[in-house]
Amino acid sequence: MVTLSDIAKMANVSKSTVSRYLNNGSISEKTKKKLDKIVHETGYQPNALAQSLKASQSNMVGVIIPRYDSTSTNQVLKGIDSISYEKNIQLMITNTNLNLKRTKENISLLQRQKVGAIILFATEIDKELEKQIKLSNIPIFIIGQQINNCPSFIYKDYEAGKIIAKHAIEQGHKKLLFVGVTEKDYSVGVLRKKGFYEVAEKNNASIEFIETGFSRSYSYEKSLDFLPKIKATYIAAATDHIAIGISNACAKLGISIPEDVSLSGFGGYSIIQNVYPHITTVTYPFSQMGEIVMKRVIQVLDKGTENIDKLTELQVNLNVQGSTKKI
Amino acid sequence: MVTLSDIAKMANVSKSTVSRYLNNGSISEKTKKKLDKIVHETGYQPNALAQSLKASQSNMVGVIIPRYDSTSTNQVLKGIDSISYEKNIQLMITNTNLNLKRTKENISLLQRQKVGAIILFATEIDKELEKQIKLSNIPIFIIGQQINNCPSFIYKDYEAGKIIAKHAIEQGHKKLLFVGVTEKDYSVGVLRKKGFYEVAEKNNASIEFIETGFSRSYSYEKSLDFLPKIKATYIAAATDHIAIGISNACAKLGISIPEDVSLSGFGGYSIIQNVYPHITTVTYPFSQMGEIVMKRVIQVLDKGTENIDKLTELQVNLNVQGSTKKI
DNA sequence: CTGAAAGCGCTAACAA
DNA sequence: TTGTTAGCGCTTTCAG
Repeated sequence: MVTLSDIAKMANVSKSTVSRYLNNGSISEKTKKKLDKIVHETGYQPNALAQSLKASQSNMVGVIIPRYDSTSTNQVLKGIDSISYEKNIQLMITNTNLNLKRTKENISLLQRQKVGAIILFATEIDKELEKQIKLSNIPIFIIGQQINNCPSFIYKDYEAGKIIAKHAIEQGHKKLLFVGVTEKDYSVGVLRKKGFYEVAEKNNASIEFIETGFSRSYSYEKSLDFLPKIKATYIAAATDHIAIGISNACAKLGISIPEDVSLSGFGGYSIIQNVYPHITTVTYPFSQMGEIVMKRVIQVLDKGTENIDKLTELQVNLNVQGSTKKI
Repeated sequence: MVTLSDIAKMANVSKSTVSRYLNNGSISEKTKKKLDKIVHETGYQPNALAQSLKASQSNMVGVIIPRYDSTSTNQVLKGIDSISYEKNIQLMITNTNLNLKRTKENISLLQRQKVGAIILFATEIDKELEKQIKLSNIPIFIIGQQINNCPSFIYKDYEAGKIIAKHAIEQGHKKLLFVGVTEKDYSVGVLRKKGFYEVAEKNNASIEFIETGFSRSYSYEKSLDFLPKIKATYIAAATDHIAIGISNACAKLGISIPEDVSLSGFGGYSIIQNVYPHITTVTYPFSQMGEIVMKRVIQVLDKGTENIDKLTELQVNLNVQGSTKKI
């Protein structure tokens, strides 16, 4: 492996001169040319570890994701990536596999790697993790949940629930069904439902509630069961995945959407285009979320952690497609 | 930031003693206890950069992916991750955004980070990239394409094509349609088609061919056009995404699957469960691919690059679902 | 414009 | 078992 030292020897200059050459320090035209040649011929590449050690910080930003196949996470990643690439910041992506222990391990790992900041896609957060986050000497940015005094970035889930209920009401529906998930999940299980109920009740609609899981397949099975028994003319599923499970079950049972029943989701995942009719949903600005977070990270990297907003809420939008209709 | 030096001072021992303590060297029970306490109280974490610099290699493995939202890539990543986590190897995932230039940059970047090996999800490979790969002092493992003298891992796409054609023939179909992609893509555009044609022709089936793109939406639009005009009783789409586009178009046009026409894909993505009926496909062992590659990487990390297989081909399997039927 | 020297935090001979 | 010393590859004063 060719090092800066080797280059210096070959060029008969000192290491500092080579270092200056690499880092745009002042250097004579003559030595510059000499070094140009040698560096090119040897294919020399500076050792990033040594650079970072010297600087006591790497130029990386750590990102902790819950799993590789989350549609929303990947959209956010895309946004993060677009900004970080532009700004020449390297990402170090680590996976927790939805495991709380691995989340903690990954934070520690990234700290040991001296990343400049950490972006954490939050799922479960317990007391210990919260403490770890608060004690971190490296700034940690939370996506999807809110922690006091930490820069947190969330979506307006409560609003989203209201938006869907409003849509149902405006379409003339009075008998509603909300297919939700466990209240352990605050954003999806609590906020969306709460917003939905509030608007629905205010408009004197009747609401049934059924709890299911996050997976399409589980929702599908469950739907085969409950669909024949419900009275609702409008089904609001708590996620697009759940909506697709329901949609599949409807197809199986010969229930047609939106003629027999209207159906909507939350998320705006592109997979909702994979079922026909496409599903009405509330679109979340995932990729924009990534861009916003990364810009904030860069700001902190440049100017320090002062005056940083602790909470950023992103707006969501109704996207009406073929699965809902007026009655 | 607390360093090993600090710990040494606080404990009144030398740095090497602390280092030994951390790395399971022999140490007296007494100093061990003393250090236990101090390390715990200070929350000391070794600087990974310094460790890696010293070792002239980090304990990381670099992974270069084409994009964040590729279903197959994410499945493979899952397999890679399961093994690397088990073996305590940290992954450094970098994205190329399907950009050849970024692919080259990422290789260079990972080399500068002194990763132990690089796993490259290959898309486009030009002469320059091939040269870069061959000259790399760090072993590079290629997934999805074959490069001479580099450990390459591919799927049996040619076989896959034959399997699908055989299935169609066995179901009694004689009028076939292959909806493919550009031949620039060797695996999908050439091999799958070639295998399909070979078996079909041997069995005197007639074959129509239509070229489309990789995206579901483009295939959907295109299908609206060609579906009314075709004579085939069996449509073989070159990917699951294309198959879903076709399936959606059929729904739109009132063509029912599999009564009016049989339809199959390639890939085995879980999204084929999102349309009803589920689509017959050839399942690719994505996550197994990841495990196999990572195991090979570890082998090389442990024992060096000798005697390593240059080519590994993974078997694929027919998965018959509701979208194809006997006539 | 250039070089000598110190040091980032850690590990690993080698001696004691 | 422990300490001393040197050095991984780089950057950055400080002199010259």
